[in-house]
Amino acid sequence: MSCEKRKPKLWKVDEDKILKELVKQYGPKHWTAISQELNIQLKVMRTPKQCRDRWFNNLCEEKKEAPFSRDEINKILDLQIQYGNQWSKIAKFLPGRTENHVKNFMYATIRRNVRKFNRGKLDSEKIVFKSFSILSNLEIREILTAEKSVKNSTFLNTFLSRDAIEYLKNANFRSEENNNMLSFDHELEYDNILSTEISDDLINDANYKTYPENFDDDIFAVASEYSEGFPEYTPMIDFEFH
DNA sequence: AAACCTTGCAACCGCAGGCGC
DNA sequence: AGCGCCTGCGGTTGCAAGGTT
Repeated sequence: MSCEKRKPKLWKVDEDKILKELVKQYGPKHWTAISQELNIQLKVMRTPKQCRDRWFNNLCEEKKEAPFSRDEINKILDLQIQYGNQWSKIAKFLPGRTENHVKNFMYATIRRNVRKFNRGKLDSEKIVFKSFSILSNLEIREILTAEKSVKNSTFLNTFLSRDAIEYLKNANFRSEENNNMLSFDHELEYDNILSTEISDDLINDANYKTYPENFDDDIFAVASEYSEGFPEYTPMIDFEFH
């Protein structure tokens, strides 16, 4: 097995140009033919997969350059509840945004907020992100999807309620069981969570705060309502969108 | 000013399902 | 039926730019 690090090879302007022409010619389906033709014309080595990714992630429609608006974020969160991690499905509701944009946005947002929130906290107080299932808890969801403008100091004074900590342990335990781990730069410590013994009672605890199944209302309105049940938790809705 | 850290984004990878032979 | 190829999709990684210390 090769230990060589993968190196992303950025697409050049002429590669994009030819790719566009070839997609026009063959349609956005026959990637083997497209890749062969592209490689012959430009003497490059692009696999069918690379061509497809390039097309669907960057070229297939006019890209929206503006940052995600509040409306878009709300929509993504709402659709994430409905469809789970089916980013391509979610992206269809957001004109100018591709599956890759939406996916990157969600992972980046969560990574940012996990780091911010965990800074200066004890291991037992930290959020360990292993799967999107933890977003079913409204308190955790609100923290992990906070906008960039939420200040570090806000996170410093925000702690998970007992309920949320237990929910997190349970969700991560199940995620571990499902072998569905996610990692962020190998920098997160899971040991303290994994070493915690979780009883069946805890797993079956119906008190975990989860989203209603058919969630249609404004997510932040519901967030406020739910947060009343968390006396130890300071609601942190402090978004600024530009 | 320099080193280090964070972030956004493009590209890559692995897997699963569809389809033809 | 089963094998191999192709496509689609979700998750992960590397890089570069900007920010922070």
